Amino acid sequence: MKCNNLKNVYNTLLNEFGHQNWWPADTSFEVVIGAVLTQQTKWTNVEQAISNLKEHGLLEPDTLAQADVELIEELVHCCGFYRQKASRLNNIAQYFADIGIENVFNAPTDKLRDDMLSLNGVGNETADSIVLYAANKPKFVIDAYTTRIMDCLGINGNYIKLQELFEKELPVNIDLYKEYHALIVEYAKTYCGKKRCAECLLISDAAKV
DNA sequence: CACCAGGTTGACC
DNA sequence: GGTCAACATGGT
Repeated sequence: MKCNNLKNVYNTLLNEFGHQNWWPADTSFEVVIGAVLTQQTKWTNVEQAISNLKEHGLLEPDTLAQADVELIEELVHCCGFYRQKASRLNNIAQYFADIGIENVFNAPTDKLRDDMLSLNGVGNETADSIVLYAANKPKFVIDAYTTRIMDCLGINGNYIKLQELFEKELPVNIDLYKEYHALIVEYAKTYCGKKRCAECLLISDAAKV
């Protein structure tokens, strides 16, 4: 796999867009909920759903675990896939309530990642988002935008391959990981269409340095 | 009206 | 290992 200057790409994005300060949430459990709700969904809809859950006092493992799934469905309806998401959130909350949120997050990074992956509705990206933004541990989050952009640079690989590349090229730094992923999302939303990446010049130029 | 959004799952090859 | 339909609402 070619060695590109991912650090320079980061600096270019940061210079262009400024700090994104992800993840917006009051508590770490809210990050977990948001990570599931935002799957294939715009963040504005997630904000609405989180606000609904908050009004009903359901942003805690215990209460969410005990809430009726039908009520959760209503509250997260605006996020789409609302039946799966409601059921999965209920189940995930049960897990956190059983183990204890502190105990869950105190696990070593790799174990925590595996623990999250074992939950229904939590795949690679959601697991890593939880590890990085909720538990505050160093794991680089890959998403469809990242994959698309790397593809534009002639670098292809599956989720794990790309993640290994970023983690190998970059210093292990939680804040850098957090900011970088957020910047990629911001950049891609603004400049990079789904099919074509002709507008990806900002990144491709930075990668050549 | 078509397309996409800070994906995941289970079935299949 | 990879591919693909299902899952579903809301905004442009």
